[in-house]
Amino acid sequence: MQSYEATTGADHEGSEGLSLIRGALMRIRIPRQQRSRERRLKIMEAARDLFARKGINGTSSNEIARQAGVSIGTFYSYFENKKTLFLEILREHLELFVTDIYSLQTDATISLKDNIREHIRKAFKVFDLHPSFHKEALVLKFSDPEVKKLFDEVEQEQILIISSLVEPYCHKRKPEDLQEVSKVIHSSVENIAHAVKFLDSPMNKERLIEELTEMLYQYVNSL
Amino acid sequence: MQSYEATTGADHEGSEGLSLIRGALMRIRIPRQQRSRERRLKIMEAARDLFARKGINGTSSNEIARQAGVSIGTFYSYFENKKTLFLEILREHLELFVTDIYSLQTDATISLKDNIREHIRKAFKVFDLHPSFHKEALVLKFSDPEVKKLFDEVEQEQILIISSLVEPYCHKRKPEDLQEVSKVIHSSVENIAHAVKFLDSPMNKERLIEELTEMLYQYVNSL
Amino acid sequence: MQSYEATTGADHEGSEGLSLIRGALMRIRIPRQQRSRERRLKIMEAARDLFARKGINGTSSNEIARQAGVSIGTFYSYFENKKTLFLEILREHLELFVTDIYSLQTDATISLKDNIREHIRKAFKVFDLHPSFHKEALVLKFSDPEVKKLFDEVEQEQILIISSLVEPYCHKRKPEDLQEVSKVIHSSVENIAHAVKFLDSPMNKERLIEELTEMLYQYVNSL
Amino acid sequence: MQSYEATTGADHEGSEGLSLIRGALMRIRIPRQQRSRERRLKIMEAARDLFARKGINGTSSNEIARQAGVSIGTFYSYFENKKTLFLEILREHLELFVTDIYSLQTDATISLKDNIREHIRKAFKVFDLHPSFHKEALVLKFSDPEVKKLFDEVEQEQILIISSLVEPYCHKRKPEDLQEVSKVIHSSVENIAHAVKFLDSPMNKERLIEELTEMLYQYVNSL
DNA sequence: TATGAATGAGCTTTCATTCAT
DNA sequence: GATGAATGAAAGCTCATTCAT
Repeated sequence: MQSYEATTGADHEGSEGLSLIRGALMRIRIPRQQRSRERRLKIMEAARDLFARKGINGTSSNEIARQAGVSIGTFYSYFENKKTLFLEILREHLELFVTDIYSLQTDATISLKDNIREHIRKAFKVFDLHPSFHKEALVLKFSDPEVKKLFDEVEQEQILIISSLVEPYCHKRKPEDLQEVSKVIHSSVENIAHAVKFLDSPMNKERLIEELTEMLYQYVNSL
Repeated sequence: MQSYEATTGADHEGSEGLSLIRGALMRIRIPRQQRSRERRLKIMEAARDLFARKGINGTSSNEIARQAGVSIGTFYSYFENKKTLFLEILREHLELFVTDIYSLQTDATISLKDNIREHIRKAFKVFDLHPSFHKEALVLKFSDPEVKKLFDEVEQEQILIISSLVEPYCHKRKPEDLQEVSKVIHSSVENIAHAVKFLDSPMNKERLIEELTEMLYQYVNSL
Repeated sequence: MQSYEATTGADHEGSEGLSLIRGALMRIRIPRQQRSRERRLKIMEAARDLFARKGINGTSSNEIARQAGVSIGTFYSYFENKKTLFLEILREHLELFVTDIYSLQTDATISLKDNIREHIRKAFKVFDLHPSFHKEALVLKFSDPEVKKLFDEVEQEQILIISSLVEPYCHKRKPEDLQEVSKVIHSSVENIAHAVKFLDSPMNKERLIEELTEMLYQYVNSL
Repeated sequence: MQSYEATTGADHEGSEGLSLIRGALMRIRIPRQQRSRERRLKIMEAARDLFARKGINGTSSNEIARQAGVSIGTFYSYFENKKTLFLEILREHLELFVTDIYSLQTDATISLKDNIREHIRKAFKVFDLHPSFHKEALVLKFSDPEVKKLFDEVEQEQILIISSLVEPYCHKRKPEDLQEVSKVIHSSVENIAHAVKFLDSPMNKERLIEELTEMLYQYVNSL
């Protein structure tokens, strides 16, 4: 795999199969020593920075190793390959993502609309963690099944949270619809967040948030 | 350009673009003959298929040429390079995209909600054109400025259409807010469309459309 | 032959052999019509310009044809290949070269030293004809046997002229030495001419000519 | 750089050179180990041979690697590119060139003419080092600015030596003329050396040396 | 005769990955 | 465990030349 193929996964060339996994378990060191852990983290940090700055395909394994101050051999003793490394970084990144949004709690002292607005602002904030890296990762959500899976898991958790937040307002709707209701809400927030954070659109960002708030408010009110 | 770098554009090397100016008009054949046109189209078709199936980086120029049944030399006499070819295909693809959605007209004989539902269905349909290719292209929207520009142009046109559709219902809102209102609507539809068309989520798709319809209906009603 | 190989001729890859010549006689048109002649000249002119500006390897056949306003097919019906074309241009160029220097005649009304100085100045002037092209050609004198042969023929003629000029002053030397005497003179003039015309050396050019004059004057006086 | 363009430098495209700055120190291996050094030398040797036999443009990187018994990857880990390699070889070659001629010392026990003859013979000998390679390099002196620069540096050193040799005989001439005097001498020797060593002219070589000696003798005597 | 579309061998260069030390 | 020299498949692209029209 010369370049991290941006692809759907339909019928691409080489899917390695299980042998790699078996081999991996034998080859890849699971660091227990202090120094090992540090090295691992150093590599991941270097990689995240480079991925963010130069893209995944634009960053070579050798470059990552050099930046991390280890040899390429060491790199490959800690990570099966570049993609595995990327997935690991992404996994960690997304965990923080969820951890953060998990804290979403309805504030009973303010109005529903204000609550929604605050939730949106909070949701937007997560993108500030490693925005460039997140954007790079997003690129692969559409192309790499494994990346998509990671994102989906996070999304599922986020949707669950949204469900629990929305449920109290759900009067007319059937409980089994909550899943789709939450998905629609999640989707709207996510896309506007991308627009605001990544896709430097010429829109007025505050106004966008206000309209999104309004739309969700009307929607939640109608449930 | 070894691989079509999927990257943010932060501080990557430097894509010239001047080559296009220097020799394109002289080197690149502009086909006027029947057979030439056919060949060009054949290459574009082959490329679109391969891009859709294997991704842009996963598809080599030689592969495209082979698939199209022409030599690599012929390939390069019709297209400056792989990226140019991709952009051309995308441009054409997105044109159909707009052409199609342009026909959106409010049907006075049915209710607002039914109208919205129909608009959504219609908007979703465009993704059936070359879904895999569209998805591949989407990947690059986040990483390539030129790709983003093409997408943005289309989006702007679509937002204009949405504006004109929504305007009659806009009573309390100021006219200058229409831009953001439409963006929020567009965003929601687009993201749910992706979920339905690309990201094989386990959701009930009909229910998603129904909820999206409901949300937009409530929103438009409140404008 | 992708690029005009700069080589000694020792044991390079492909020496085509005679078959090409036989084929050439059949394929290459010898233009007798007015229009044909014009086209030939047009191609040669375009080629000389491009060779001078961009080098031989830097100029493609297609470019020459385009510049000359003919099709590449026509190009190859007039010239066997790029190298043949180059040799033809060089031949013509060198002919003017000789024609010009042929007029060298000793002026009895001025001193020997002045005569020598004038001869040197005249010899230098020939390089002003198509200096850039000449320089390009010179490059190949060292690498291409055929080019070398053309240059050698011209040199032989020039040496003959020098011989006839020098002979009257040759008192102590044996007549059969005249060949080497003239070669040494020719050599000195040529090399200083290159230095003055092509190799923008930081030397004072008038002073160089003066010293060369002095050296040759002393030499001729001692013959 | 597809082919090492043999060209004047008038208004050619544009060789960056910055790549050397950007990543060379990081990408290019500086060999310290015994084995590394050997490999580097092996590549250089293979390259010099091939350049001499087939020219620079006639020799591909892959060919050099193959001949040196290393992979193409190894080749590119030791040398930025073909041109850099060539320049390195040339630099080394020219250093020997100067080192050798540096030893030129006037022998007080023999006559001036004998001294000159010996100097000439010695100067001629340097060309025996790697004559074919030297000739190839010479080709590029006229076309490549960097090559020219290397040659010019050597020439300047040689002219300095000639100056110091000639100075004691310089009675009538002004000291500031020494530069041009030496250049004229250097030029004559160099050009005759080329004629004798490279351009298999039909002249009697010993006689040529004798005449050159005579000319320089007369010249030096008149200074 | 003239055309110019078409060919494809061949070039330079990159980089993920291995493995002897 | 760590190293980094070595590998070589594979990519993008050029251009001299041919040949059907």
